[in-house]
Amino acid sequence: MTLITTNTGMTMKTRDKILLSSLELFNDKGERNITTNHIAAHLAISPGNLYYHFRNKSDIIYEIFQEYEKLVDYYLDIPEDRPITLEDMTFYLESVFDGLWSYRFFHRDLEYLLDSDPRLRQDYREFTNRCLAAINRIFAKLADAGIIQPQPEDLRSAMSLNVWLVITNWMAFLKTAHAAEEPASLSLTELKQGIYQVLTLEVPYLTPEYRERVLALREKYRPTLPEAQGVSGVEA
Amino acid sequence: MTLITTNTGMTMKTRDKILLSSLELFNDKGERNITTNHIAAHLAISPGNLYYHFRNKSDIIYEIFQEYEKLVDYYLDIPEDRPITLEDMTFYLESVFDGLWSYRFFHRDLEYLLDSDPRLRQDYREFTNRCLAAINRIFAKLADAGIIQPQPEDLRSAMSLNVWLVITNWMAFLKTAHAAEEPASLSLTELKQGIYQVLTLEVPYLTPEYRERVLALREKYRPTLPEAQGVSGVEA
DNA sequence: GACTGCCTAGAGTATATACTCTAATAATAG
DNA sequence: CTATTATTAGAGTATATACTCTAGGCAGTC
Repeated sequence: MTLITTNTGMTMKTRDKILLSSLELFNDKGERNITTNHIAAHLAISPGNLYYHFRNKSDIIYEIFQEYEKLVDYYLDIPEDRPITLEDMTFYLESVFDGLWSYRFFHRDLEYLLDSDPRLRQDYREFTNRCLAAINRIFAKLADAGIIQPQPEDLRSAMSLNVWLVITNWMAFLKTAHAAEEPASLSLTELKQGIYQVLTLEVPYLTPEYRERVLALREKYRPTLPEAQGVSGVEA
Repeated sequence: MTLITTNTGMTMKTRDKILLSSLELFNDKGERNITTNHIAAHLAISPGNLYYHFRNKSDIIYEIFQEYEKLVDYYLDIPEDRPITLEDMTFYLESVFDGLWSYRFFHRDLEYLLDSDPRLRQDYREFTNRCLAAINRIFAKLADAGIIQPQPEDLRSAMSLNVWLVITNWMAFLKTAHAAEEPASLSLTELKQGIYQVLTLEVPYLTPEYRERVLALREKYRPTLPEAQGVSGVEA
């Protein structure tokens, strides 16, 4: 068994190296552009070796998805026993966008991936529902905490869905809004402007007591330069 | 020159047949799953014939995009000389979602398409900016008409961007929210629930005079059954 | 009827993709 | 040490994909 040493001093099995490299390559070049042969070549292992560990490409993707799922589920574990704070909300937003970044290839080719793997389709559906439920619960607890005004259930559900749509589509928007290929330019700063967009959804519902604090928080994520955005300086 | 007869009694050149069939196949099966050979076979013409009319697959896609662009630009032509009405807004929303439906393959593989064709990337970027500007202008005129409360420019921009994100991601959400492959199940009704989501964004900004009318309009697009949605009946 | 310009068929091709198969090498258990 | 199991290399393959090339048909024109 070949082991490599990571920067943490831990050793890693070939199987894990495949998962790690696949994720890295998928994120960088897009799942569509990365074949199993590419992955093997990148790791300097043989195709046969790769196929010893995974039956096919779908299985690799499925396992990466399960990691992603686990990560998000872990972060979106809303406490039942105590009220929610602004710091909690910030943490949720930051975590979700970090996860989105780490597994950004996934949403890019989502429809194709779901079409090719029924397991994934089923799991992703349930994953979406859990996320929507979590967002819903966060809204409910934000209202309990007096941060936003309480809203009827159906409005809250529709709002949650909008939050989900903004979050999952933000990365794609950034990528398509860029003029050329500047991989490094998709920075953390730009990513976090997604938080600005999400908080924009909350603005009209803020209570007078918290309004200024949330607006100040939102301000921290405001797009700084008009260059990359393409929204601000737009002409008819 | 081979001509076919359409249901309008008009004749169509091979070139146009290729564009039409490509769009149909892309929408049905996804661009990724449709090769130039598939398109030729579907039309019962030879690959050589197809390549006589188009240099490559990218050129076909690029021309389809230009049709899409033209259509949306046509519908999003905001009148300068008169105030906007609720009927106008409904028309804009219906038109945009109809366009989204007719060219739905496009947003599905957007990132890959833009990566493969610099022309398309550039044009799409400008298209996005025009759409965002149009949404922005609609909001401004809705405020002028006393339908929504006026908002500062930066909030309006952020709201416009959120509207854009919801609109462009709605179809993808529907597709991924479905359990199995039921092509016919993606009905007009479900599509138009996207309008419900967009109007949800406007709800908190409605003026008292128009509030009830817009809420009633929104109600017409509300998801009727909880089955396909996956949002309503969600449990923690 | 011959010439010309558009259009079409259909065989063919270079490359890529996902994956298989066999044999050999390490690791581990007894 | 030996038997077994786990891992790996690397050549190979069936199929697909995007596209090319040559030959020819068909319509109009003189």
